[in-house]
Amino acid sequence: MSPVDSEFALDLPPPASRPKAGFARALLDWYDTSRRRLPWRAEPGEKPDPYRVWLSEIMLQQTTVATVMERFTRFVARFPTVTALAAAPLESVLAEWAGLGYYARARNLHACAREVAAKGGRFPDTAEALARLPGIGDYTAGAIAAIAFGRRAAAVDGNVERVMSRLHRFAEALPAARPKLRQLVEGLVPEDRPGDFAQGLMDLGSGICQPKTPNCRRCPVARFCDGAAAGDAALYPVKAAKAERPTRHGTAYVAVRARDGAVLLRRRPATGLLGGMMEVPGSLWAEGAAPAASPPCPATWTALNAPVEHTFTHFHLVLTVQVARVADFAAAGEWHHPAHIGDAGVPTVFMKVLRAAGVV
DNA sequence: AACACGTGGAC
DNA sequence: TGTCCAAGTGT
Repeated sequence: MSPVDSEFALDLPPPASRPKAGFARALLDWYDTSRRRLPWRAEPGEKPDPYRVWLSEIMLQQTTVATVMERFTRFVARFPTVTALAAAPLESVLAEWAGLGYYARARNLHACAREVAAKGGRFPDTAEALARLPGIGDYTAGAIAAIAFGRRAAAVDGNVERVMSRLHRFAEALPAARPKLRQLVEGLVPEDRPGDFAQGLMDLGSGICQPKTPNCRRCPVARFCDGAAAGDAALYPVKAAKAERPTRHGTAYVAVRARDGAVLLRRRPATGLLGGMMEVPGSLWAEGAAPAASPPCPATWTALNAPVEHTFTHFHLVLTVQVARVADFAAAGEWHHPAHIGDAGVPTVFMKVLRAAGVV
């Protein structure tokens, strides 16, 4: 079923699909003049560095180019090679990743580096072998194989799904349509310059074929595009309805050591939400009333007037913040001085708590 | 297949 | 202001 059936209620025949031969050539020609220069990209004629390609692809998963630009260079400076990354403690990698979100990416990144280092420090050069490594799924495997190793592999991300949906006026909703869209891409990947094709498709999706405002007049492949021909490219891709986000409640305890202003933090369990990251101690988070919790030590605890709110992918969180100045005590955790909390690996939700408490 | 898993920016 | 969105993966 087309999402725009109502517009065809006059029994107009569906617009004919436009031939796609020449799509790759046109995209590559456009890429040659319009490619973005990005820190992890090789310049024309340069040999791509598989480590940088891999790292950038992991960092870019569900994350904007603007955000990664700020972080990529710093990360590479701290961990210059896959061997160096493998040799580093997981905690230091998580600390460098703090604020980027989806922390399983950092745990898998580290595990992947250790596998690669254990096998000689070279990445496998096929999509099939890459996809067996932790944190590398179908998209990333294709992207690395094509970009770093020149393999004829499809790299199908959200950009590419959007471009393909519009190119074919593909009516089936995402994510169910994903396998079929991938097949359509695989039919277009050229033998020559598959890596530039992959990056060109992403640049096109990012700069021209944008989610809300496709700019078909400027598009180098508009002549192949069914959506552009019909003038309804913006209606694609069709997406399935999302589940609504529940609200959870909890309490966080900011214990400030009177002697020096240090704050008590502790490390979260290694897996699950914010796995392995540092946290402000507190209750569990649940829907309805905040679960009962006991403060990390007896003290005069004062609740902040306003709760801290934070929205995760699948729930909204309302956190009551309790603050107290406390004497030194033996606690299950670590004292961190405010000046160094930025290096400790504290995710954003807890940075918000510390800011609200006036600690940082 | 459906859900868990972060964050910041755009509109 | 709330919603959507960004180079997805793992279970």
